[in-house]
Amino acid sequence: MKQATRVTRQKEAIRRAALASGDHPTADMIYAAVRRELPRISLGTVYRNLHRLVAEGRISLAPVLDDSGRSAHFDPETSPHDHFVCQGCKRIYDVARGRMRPGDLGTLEMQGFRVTSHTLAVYGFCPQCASPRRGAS
Amino acid sequence: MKQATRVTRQKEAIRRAALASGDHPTADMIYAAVRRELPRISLGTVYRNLHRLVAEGRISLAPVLDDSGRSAHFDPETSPHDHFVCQGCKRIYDVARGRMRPGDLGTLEMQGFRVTSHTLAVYGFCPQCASPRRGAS
DNA sequence: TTTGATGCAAATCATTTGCATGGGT
DNA sequence: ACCCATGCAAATGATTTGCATCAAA
Repeated sequence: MKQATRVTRQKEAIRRAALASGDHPTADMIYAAVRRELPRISLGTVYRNLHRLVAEGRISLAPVLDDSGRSAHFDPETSPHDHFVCQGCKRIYDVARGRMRPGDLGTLEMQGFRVTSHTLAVYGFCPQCASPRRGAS
Repeated sequence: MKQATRVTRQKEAIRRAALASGDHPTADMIYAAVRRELPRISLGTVYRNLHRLVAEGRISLAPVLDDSGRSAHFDPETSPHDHFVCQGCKRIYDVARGRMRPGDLGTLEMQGFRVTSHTLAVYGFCPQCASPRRGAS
């Protein structure tokens, strides 16, 4: 986690747009939003800054697959939490960690959410990769 | 869930390749494998059949993001289960449902897996989309 | 015979990158 | 001033699609 990354007008506008979206915007949603403030900004700059912001831990990448799985969704919330993906409106909801867990999704259903499936993805190092050398990360 | 989809040499070969991989192959891993049996098969045919097989419930799409999140991973296992993604070798392990759950990933760690993070994604319909009309699909 | 499936190539879409110039520090 | 960041456009990579032909049913 190094720094040396500069504070530019466009990076801050991108961060602000992600925050303001109150949602889980894709790169071109951010592009469209920031464009209203900085009409000359390029998509490349949006992508580059989105990656820098993630690297700096100022935003995160939502670990969810949208309907097509084609575009990445960014998430202004950086603390650990889970997600509910609506198959109707495609909206992605943040769900406080612990508010639900596999095998006990009742809390959500009690709130009017209809759950059709869920999946847990765990990240880390498998036995073979964990022992020889601690992953650099 | 309609049918009317034909049984072709290439679709069956693709299904067999997904099964034989014993892993979570991407479209072009399947393409490479099937090519040994059907040298003239095209990538387009591989993609079309992979989608048909998923629609028919004969294989599934692994709901995990690989390192780059660029390509889709298919999974020959169609029953509900979770995943462990190794950040070292990038391998994706199937994990029996219930074998682990958020907040209690001890079972995996006891087996030598080192867990760095996890995420739960729940799919369904949000209150607004659930009430007006029961989602079609 | 009928009509969905195939091979091929061109088309899309999302994302990345090379390069000359601009702007933080 | 130094050098990273930007805008622009071309390049990639994955996946999709139009179309004439082929092969299941």
